[in-house]
Amino acid sequence: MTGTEGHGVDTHGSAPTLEKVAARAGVSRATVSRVVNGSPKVSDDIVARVRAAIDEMGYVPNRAARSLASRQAHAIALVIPEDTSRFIGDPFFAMLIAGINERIEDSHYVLNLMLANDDPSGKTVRYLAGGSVDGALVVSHHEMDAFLDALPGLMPVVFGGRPARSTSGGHVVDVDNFAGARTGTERLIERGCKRIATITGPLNMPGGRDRFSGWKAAIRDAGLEQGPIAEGDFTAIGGARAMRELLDSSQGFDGVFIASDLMASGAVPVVYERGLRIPQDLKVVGYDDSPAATLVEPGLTTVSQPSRRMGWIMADILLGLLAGRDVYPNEVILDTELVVRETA
Amino acid sequence: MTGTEGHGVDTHGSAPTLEKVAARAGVSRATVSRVVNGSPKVSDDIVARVRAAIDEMGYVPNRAARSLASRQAHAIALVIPEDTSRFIGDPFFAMLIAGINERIEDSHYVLNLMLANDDPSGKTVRYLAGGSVDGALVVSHHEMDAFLDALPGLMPVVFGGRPARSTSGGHVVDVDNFAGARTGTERLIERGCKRIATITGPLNMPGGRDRFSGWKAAIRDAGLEQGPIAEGDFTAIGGARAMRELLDSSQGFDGVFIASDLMASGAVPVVYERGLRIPQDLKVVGYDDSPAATLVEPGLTTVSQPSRRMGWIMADILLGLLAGRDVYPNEVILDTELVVRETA
DNA sequence: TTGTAAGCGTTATCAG
DNA sequence: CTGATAACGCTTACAA
Repeated sequence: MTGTEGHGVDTHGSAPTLEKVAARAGVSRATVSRVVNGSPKVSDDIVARVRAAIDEMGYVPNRAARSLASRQAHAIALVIPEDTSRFIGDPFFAMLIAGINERIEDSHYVLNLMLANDDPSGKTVRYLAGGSVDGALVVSHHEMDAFLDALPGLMPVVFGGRPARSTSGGHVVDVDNFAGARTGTERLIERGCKRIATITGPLNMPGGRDRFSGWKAAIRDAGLEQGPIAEGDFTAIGGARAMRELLDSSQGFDGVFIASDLMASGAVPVVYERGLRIPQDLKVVGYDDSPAATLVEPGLTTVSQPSRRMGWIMADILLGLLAGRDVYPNEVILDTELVVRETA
Repeated sequence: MTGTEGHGVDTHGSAPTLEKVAARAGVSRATVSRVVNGSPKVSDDIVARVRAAIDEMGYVPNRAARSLASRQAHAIALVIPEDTSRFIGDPFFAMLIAGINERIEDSHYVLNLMLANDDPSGKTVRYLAGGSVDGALVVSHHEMDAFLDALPGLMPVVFGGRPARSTSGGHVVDVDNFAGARTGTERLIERGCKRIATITGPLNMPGGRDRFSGWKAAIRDAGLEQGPIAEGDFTAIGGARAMRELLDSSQGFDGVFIASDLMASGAVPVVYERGLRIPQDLKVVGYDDSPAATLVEPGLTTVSQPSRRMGWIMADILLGLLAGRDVYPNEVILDTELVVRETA
């Protein structure tokens, strides 16, 4: 029954066009176009007639033709300059995409996904420059790659996470890592911890550094002394190693702020190994509110980054820009939120 | 130097067109088009001249115009009919996307991402039907939604995971859930387990059912008796609940096959709660080889699904179809692989 | 091998 | 409020 056609190129029996709908409704092509685009100056009865024709014929506007004529692609690109393994391992991206999708869903824009580890051929930029998209969302945890420097000159761009390179145009949406870390550490203080250690992220990353500073600030402001410090690498294994380091340091501590849940998920079992109880003997606060936070037993108190909302806002800014509105400040900093579970 | 224009709609100084390149190279528009599209019947010197002009002017073909004329969108859609929370929680999607991206990267197609929880307005289908994409990749863990039934009639479609509804056309790439579950269970048997329990996935999902069958088959083939059975829901919480059920069932068991790592990550802590040791008292095998598998302590022995490769192959099939080739069988079944860690 | 010219389906600018 | 009529930038027979 099926299978012999091989609809490689052409559509089934050619979809209805504006022209045909116009003929059916007994009006001009232009009028149908107006109706389709919701122009206010069309008489009600004609609108009704055209609508009817459209429904009956199952008319769908042709994107390509529309783009060509209007010089708008009605598409935006999501550029993620990360290698795929990173993209896979970090739930941040999925949340971000979900947020972006939520905002874009009920616009008439579509999302082009471009995972571009590096750009040897310049394909990505060339594509973007080809007018196939009206704007771009660029996200990455680490430094923005050079090949994207030209982008803000070509079209509206919104960066997710402050780019390490000079922004040179484009809006930025970022999370307040400093404040988040401070809040997390303050939770430990409120719960009565007197000596608080930390497992930091890599200190050569903006996020890692800012969280470390937040920890220090909270401790200073509370008039406490810093507990032991170990540098981690945002991985579970690294977290375990760092926790061993901390426990071996012979400096006692009753609370620890760990700069990522993934690291915490590696660190917590180490604590048990040593026969300590959480939260009775040691209170723990993580960072990210990643799925790992609920996998840890007991549930990890952590600092939630609004990754999803970040995506939503990035899309909202870009869509606004494309509509000619520019209501957001050039740099939007999102607040984090403390998620209290059982470890602190 | 920059910043004052506000490129709301129009491009900078209008990008060069075929026409202009033609003028510059002293040939006709058609010839430039041929060169751009790599037609073999253009003399070498003209090719060179045109190429030079293209480079000098930085010409990039306009997608919309090209699509309009050639009736090909050079885009494919990735349709994920899941609600966003699911999309976020399940690393499967990220892996799949990575695989798809790898295949598509060096084609000249772009990927349109469509997360479509449900389709009340029919927006998704209407979009797809509008000729904006040449083909579609459809993935979901659960039953394909009705609103996608029409798709294979409109364009080439490749499903990821056997759709629960009638396939009615379209290729399918799936993982051998049955064999995977059997292999995982066999591992428990080899390790000396005599009475093996299972936490199943939802039994109204093909994947859940097939894994359950695989477990049963392995046990039957080994001449053992089935241990207790609890139905889970592919979530960590559900896994914990199911494990309690199992442990409360007063039926002893020394091994358990858990149909997803996420469930296992919830179930394992429950085992410790009851004072049992893994793997000494109870051996555990999970399924998915998701990141959760390495977060669990000790490392979870599990069955790896080639999600990434699945994405790659899906894209490869679709691209082939679009190029007029149809070399894959209608249904491609991928093998799973046992990943041995510490729990069994 | 190269050029000419007719679309592709919309939008947008004019008149009416 | 409605209708002609140009574009939009490219592909593709058909000629030359």
